[in-house]
Amino acid sequence: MAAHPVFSFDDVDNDNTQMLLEHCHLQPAEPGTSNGTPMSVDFNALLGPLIPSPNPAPVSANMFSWIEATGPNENDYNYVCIVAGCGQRFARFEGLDCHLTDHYKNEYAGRLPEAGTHFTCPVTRCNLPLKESEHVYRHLRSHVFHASKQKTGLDVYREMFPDLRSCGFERSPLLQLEGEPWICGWKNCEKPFDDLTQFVDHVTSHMDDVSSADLDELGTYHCEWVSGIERTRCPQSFLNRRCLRVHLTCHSGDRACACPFCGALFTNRTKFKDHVMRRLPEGEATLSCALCQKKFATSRLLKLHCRKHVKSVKCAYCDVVMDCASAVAKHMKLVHAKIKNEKCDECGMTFGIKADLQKHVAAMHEIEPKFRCRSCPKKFRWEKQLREHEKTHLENYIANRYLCHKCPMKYKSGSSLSRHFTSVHNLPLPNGFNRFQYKKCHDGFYRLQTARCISKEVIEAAKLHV
DNA sequence: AATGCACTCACGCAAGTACT
DNA sequence: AGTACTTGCGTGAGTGCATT
Repeated sequence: MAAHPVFSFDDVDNDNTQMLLEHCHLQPAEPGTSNGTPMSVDFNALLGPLIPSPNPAPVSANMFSWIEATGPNENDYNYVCIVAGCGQRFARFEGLDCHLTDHYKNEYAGRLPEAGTHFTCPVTRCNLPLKESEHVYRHLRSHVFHASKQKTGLDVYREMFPDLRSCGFERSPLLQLEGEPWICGWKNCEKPFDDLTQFVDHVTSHMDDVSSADLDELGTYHCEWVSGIERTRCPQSFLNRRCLRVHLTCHSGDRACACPFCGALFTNRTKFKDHVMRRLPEGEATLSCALCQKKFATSRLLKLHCRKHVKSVKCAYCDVVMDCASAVAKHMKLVHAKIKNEKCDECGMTFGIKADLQKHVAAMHEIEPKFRCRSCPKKFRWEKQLREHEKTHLENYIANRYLCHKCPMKYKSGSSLSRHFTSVHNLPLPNGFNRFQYKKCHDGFYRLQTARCISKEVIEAAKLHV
């Protein structure tokens, strides 16, 4: 039986790390077993054959791809118009390009939205509000740009997994380009564009004017992009032209490719390949994290994951140790400084994070619970509540999954088990933790998590302060 | 092109609280 | 002790930039 390769923390790039398994007075969560047999996956059986499309099928509400594969070969694909109710197919990009222009001419050109309303992007599941017909035009051009990048993404997919039919991610946020003209910010240019593709090409063309004569006394090329009302110049400078060329993409909005399934855009192919490899079917991910047993398809993704386990920055005001300075800065802002700038317009309650405010508004100020159980009439305000409730309809449902390691008690929630630890066993928090944390073990039960990986620098610094 | 690293943002788990 | 509801905040995914 072949075993999964087990990643050791010695493999983490930073040599100054070590794994600490802090038993304290507690037992650690179930030690993970990382051996097993990698499954061989038959993608065809799992995902079904590729669907040929001689007879165009209607565009489904869930579809968000301008491109579809129609066979296994390089040229077996169609562009698909995903404007709601359309679904027309094109063998060439130019066909889709002209077709979307026709949509604009027939439905928006020269018209005004009804008084007090606005236009809405007709693309399925986009629905971005747009003020004027010109905004609709420019916004649709950004969709054309997106379509071309999804074709590049499809090509990358086919090199790696010719039969894969999903990336495993939900649809990504779309291009939120609200239809204002694109203005070139390169020094003394300010040329406006109505088409994103042309704008990107134009910005890139400024690189043709950059030569060694532009090097400063330190031998660097400066980015000449100016922006804002005060027309401030971008502070970035680079040792070679190629780096400046890559940097310009963050001003132009250029992207190397887009996922043909979820639509997410990526700055380069490497980032896109990471995206592809993250959600491969179970069995393809054969590299195991030694600490949490989570499995990954590539050593790069495993290393990215493991770096999160290595806590290397300590909070100056408490024992919390985190993986990077920005995480500690955020912790200090929220926990110690208690800075709360996000205010609810309805009740005045304040939050440290915008997302928390949004959750609060959705939960407290939306009247009707919107999450409905598919098996009974119950409704819930929180998606998590619905998910927990729906589990109770399963045949093998076990209510109490949180296990106490000191006695046979079991609880339905981590909250109840935490209270049990403090009230019955008088347990303090494990060293280095600011709350009890639980880990789901292989048997599906949750046990106390006490393992932590802390950098040598932090450990040495702690010794000096003792 | 690939890799490393620090950063942001959204998501989701656990805590806190109130009630039974 | 069980449960529901709401908040706090740590983590994962993705990004830009620098380096190899």
